[in-house]
Amino acid sequence: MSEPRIGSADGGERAGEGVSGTVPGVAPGAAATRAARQRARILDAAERCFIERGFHAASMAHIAATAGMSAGLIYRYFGAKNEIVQAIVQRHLETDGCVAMRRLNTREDICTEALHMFERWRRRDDPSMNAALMLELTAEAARDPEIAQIVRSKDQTVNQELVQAVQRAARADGVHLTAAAAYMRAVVLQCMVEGLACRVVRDPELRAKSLRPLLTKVIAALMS
Amino acid sequence: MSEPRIGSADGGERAGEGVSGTVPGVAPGAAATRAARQRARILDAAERCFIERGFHAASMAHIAATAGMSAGLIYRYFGAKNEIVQAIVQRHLETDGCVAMRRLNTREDICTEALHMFERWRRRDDPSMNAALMLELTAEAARDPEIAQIVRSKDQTVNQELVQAVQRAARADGVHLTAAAAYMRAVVLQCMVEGLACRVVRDPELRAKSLRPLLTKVIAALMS
DNA sequence: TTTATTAGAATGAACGTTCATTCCATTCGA
DNA sequence: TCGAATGGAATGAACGTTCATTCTAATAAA
Repeated sequence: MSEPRIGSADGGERAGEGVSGTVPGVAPGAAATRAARQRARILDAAERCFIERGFHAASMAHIAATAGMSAGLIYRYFGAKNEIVQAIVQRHLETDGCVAMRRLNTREDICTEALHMFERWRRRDDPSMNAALMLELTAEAARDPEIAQIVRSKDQTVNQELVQAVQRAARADGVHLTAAAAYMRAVVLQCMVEGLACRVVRDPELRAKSLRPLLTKVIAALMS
Repeated sequence: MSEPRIGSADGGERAGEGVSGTVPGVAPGAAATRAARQRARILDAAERCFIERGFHAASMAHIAATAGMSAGLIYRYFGAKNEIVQAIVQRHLETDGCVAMRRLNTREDICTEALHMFERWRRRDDPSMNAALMLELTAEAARDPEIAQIVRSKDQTVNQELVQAVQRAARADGVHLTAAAAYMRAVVLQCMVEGLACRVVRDPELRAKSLRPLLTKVIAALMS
């Protein structure tokens, strides 16, 4: 559709300071910085609304009110609601996924990190780790090809990082894993962590503490 | 605004089935049977629409068109769209959950059944086993208390049946499990199966065949 | 047999509301 | 001053829901 499309999206925020040697009207980067901040403000509001009501039930009016701006203004920074959904999916997978996988070196690390994610989902106080959003985003990927592509691309990245973590953990146990073996183990780990996101919603009483002994055992078996 | 509200709108369906012994016109139960069939027809259509678009994006007009009836007629059988969503959630958990758990007697049974569910989700040809619907229903449970209650109630039933299956499987291995131990193992199994539903969407290339060796090993560890 | 009566099933055109989106007058910073 | 940034009203489409009406088929009356 129509593309007024100001500076945005160029990628670099370029947190500018006003050198502005030869200025054609605007301090270089200043407008882009402002735009980036506005986009972030909109995305923060959208994330809260999507968590509260879901992608389709959350309206632009809700998002605008939450962001403390008018609905019309949002369209200066995003072409359509759809783009906001995609941006949220992208951003959520960014923070939700590869938290600290590079620091996972033993199977205890992996187990602890999984349970840490579980607790963050359970507490419900961190918008970047929200189980409902994660589940709906996945459901949406089954219906919307564009969302599917975003999800699958990120899923592969996560898997690759997890493969390395698995190999490090196996090495720490004195076990050697082929790439293929590490790959399937990473898949099963992804599967279990995603299962935890479901569990957190279906049984909010469940605690990481009760999960830990069995999870430790299962992950140990996975590495052997 | 104004509410003319003349005679009509008698309020009740009062679907046949005479208080009076000699009902004029209708065979006893015939109307009730018809109503039940109509409700089923609507639910089948709604299920397809919800799978295709999600709870909120699917409109009453879509559902009516899919069911081959007018939108108005749906309101003869359901008070509101919300009721249809709840009925679908209920029905889906009914068929999706306790498939054949009473027949699970060994850990191979459990593993095979989990992978069987995975394959049914993956094939996407059975509306009663649809991963997107299962995920969105869970996401919705995090937002809507009525859905949450339906989900949690069913979740406990499933857990109880699974506890017994776990105990049978452990006994087959010559291991005795306390109720508490079996309970946590059932929880972890639920978690893994739910993880498979996510996986099926995020990585449609994945096959049960590749999963089986590791899953077997993990479940064995779980039972020991 | 024919006709009139009846009641539930079903329709489709509205209802008022809310939706995503557009447009424009105004404000603000330079 | 000028152009970008902004709020808010306006738009038409689509939403869930309701309602007067029509259809269908069986009963009751003739």
